[in-house]
Amino acid sequence: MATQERWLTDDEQRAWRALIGIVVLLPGALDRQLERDSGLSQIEYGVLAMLSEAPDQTLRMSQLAALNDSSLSRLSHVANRMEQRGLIVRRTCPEDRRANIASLTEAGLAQVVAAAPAHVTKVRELIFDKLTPTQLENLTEVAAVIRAGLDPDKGPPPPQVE
Amino acid sequence: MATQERWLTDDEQRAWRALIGIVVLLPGALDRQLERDSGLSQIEYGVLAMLSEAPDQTLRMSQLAALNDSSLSRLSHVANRMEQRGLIVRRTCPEDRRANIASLTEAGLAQVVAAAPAHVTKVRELIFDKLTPTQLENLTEVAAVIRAGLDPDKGPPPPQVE
DNA sequence: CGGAATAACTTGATGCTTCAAGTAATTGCT
DNA sequence: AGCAATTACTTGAAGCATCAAGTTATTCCG
Repeated sequence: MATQERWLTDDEQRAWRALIGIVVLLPGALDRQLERDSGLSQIEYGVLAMLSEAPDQTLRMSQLAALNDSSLSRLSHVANRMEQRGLIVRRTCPEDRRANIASLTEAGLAQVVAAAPAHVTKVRELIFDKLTPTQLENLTEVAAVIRAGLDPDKGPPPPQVE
Repeated sequence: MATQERWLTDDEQRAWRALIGIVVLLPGALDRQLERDSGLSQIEYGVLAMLSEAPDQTLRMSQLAALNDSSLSRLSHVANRMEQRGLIVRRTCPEDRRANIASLTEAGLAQVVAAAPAHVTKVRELIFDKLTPTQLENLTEVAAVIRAGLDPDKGPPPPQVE
C-alpha cells in the first residue's frame, strides 16, 4: 500500500500473493487445455461431468448450478449454448413445473468421456504431481476451511457465541 | 466421471473440489466488495496498489501486467478505462519508445488510499481470520508450490534431470 | 379458497476478457 | 549499414459473465 500501516504480515503477504496468483491463473490454464483438446469451457465440462455422475444422467438446473458454484443465470445461458450444440436436453420437471431438468445426450456423454482423461492429466500435472503427501493433506484441510467461508453469501460470519 | 477408473483419490477429490470452489468464488467475492465500497474492480485495485508502491508511482505497462498476472492486452484495456476516469496517466517511455509508462494521478492515489482498508478487512475476513498459525504456514507453502507451476506458460515441465 | 409471497428459472443488456491482428521501436546478424 | 526478428504495446471483434427485470408455478396462511 501507499500508506503506513502494514496491513498484512509478511507471511500473509506471501500467502496472499500466491493464492491470488492461483485464483487468477488456474482457470485460464484449465480453460485453455479443455478448449484446445475438447472444445469445452471449464463450466461446460463441469456440467457434463456432474450430469454424467447423476442418477439417470439428469439434474435440475438449480442443482447443476450449485454443483458448479454457478449462478442460475449463468447456468441458464450455458445450458442454452450446450443445448444448441446437442450436448444436453432440457424439459420441465413433472413434479414441479417451475423447475427444469437437464439430461445428457449421447453426444454429451461421448464428449465427457473423451475429454476426461486429458483434463485429469492436466489437473494432476498442475496440482497433485507437485505435492508431497503431507502437502496434499495440508491443502485439503486449508482449502476446505477457506472454501467454507466463501459460501453464497454470508457477510461477516456472526461472531462465535460460545 | 461416468467411467470406471477413479481418476483422483478421495483425498485429491476433496482437495480439488475445495480448491475449485475457492478459485471460482473468491474473485467474485472480492470484486463485489471492491465494486460496492469503492467502484473498482479487482484488477483496477491491483493496478492502483502496485503503482502506489512503485518508485515515483510509475511503472511500465509490461511490469504492471506481470505484477497483476494479467495479459498485456487486458491491462491495456483496463488502463484505457482508468485513464478515462482520471486515475492514471500514460506516456511513452523516454528510454525505450516502444514502452509505455503509467503513473498514478492524485485522484488515483486518493482512490487506493480510500479503498484499501475495507479491502484488507475483507481479505482478512475471508482468509486469514479463518486460519490457525499452522494453517497459515501450510497455506503459504502449498500455495507457493502450486503457483510456481502455473507460470505463463510452460507445458509439462521438462523432466527433472539430476 | 384466494391473494401475496416465494421459488425456479429465462431473457436482454452491459461490460470485461480473450484472441488475433496490427503498429511502431529496437535488437541482432552479417 | 541494412534487413529480419523480436519486443512492447494497442485495437477491434467475439464470446462470456453478471445484473436487473420478467415469467410462470408453487406455497403459505388467514
